[in-house]
Amino acid sequence: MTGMDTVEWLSRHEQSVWRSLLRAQSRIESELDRDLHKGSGLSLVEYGILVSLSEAEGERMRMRHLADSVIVSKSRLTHQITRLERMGHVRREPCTDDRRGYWAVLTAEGRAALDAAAPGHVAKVRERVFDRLTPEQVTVLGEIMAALEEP
Amino acid sequence: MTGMDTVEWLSRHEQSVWRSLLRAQSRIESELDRDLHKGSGLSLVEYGILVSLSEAEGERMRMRHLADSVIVSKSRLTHQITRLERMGHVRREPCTDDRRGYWAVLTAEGRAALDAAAPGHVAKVRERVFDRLTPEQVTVLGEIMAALEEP
DNA sequence: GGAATGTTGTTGAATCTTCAACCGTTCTCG
DNA sequence: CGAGAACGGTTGAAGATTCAACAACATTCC
Repeated sequence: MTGMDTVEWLSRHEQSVWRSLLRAQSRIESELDRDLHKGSGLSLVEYGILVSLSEAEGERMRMRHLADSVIVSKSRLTHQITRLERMGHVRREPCTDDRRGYWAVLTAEGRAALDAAAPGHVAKVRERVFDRLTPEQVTVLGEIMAALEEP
Repeated sequence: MTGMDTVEWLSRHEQSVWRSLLRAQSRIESELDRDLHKGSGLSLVEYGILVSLSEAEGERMRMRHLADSVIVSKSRLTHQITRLERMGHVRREPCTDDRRGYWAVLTAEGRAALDAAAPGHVAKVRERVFDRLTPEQVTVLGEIMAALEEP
């Protein structure tokens, strides 16, 4: 089916690392998401979108670029931005120089929601991740994740 | 609101590590999920469930324990098992010694589906993760994830 | 025994995500 | 120029997830 005759299985050690990784990933994400949502009504993805917008020139981004930046499909971003628009955090503006495109623009309310959510969220990230690691581990983690994040 | 006066923000370096981590996480998960699904019709969570069952005594687990083991809510597991049951990969059996409970039992078809899916999936994990890291990095990653996975 | 309390697991509705099809615009290139 | 390919974004329906409420059984403790 796959064209492979033999499979190189994971070693015992690799397997245990891999499973730790999966559990850690899933715990971190669900805890952060739960707390963020409880504290601010935002999901992690929504928070990420607002962060991206807030750091962009003019607090605005093209849909495509925004989708890439938060690693989400075009379609999902469309729906998500529609919801954020309904919440008043974002507004759509047609793009003048490319008539296919739209800008997603951070509104004042969106900026306020982000500012309100950030402290608690950052505190959780610190507590859930950085407080558990030594500075050396953080450095190595950075190197590892840099290697893993590329396409 | 949170009772905190000042926030300890992330340092520049911590922030960059954190964002790498988020991107790596989301890339790895979505790629593995996509490939697994394409190759076997299973989602990552379904695959995880089948793996857990396959390693359990009698290839069966109580719902509660299974939910904890794959880190998913009871409710989500119920729906998920219903789907897996519909696919023929799992069957439910009432628990004899605790009449509230059910066993989720791996069927022969489920075992076969898992065996068929595993080689390709493992190959992807290797390619997407372990091949990019030195043995030392893998070891440190294991230590880090061990620290991060606990509750 | 039996009332409170805690567990297990399910349900259904609301919400969110995915997937494939689609429309209009821009780009490419003979 | 103009036909076709590629891009940017949306749509709607199907499928998955969450959330709060619930039913059934088990445990505790008087």
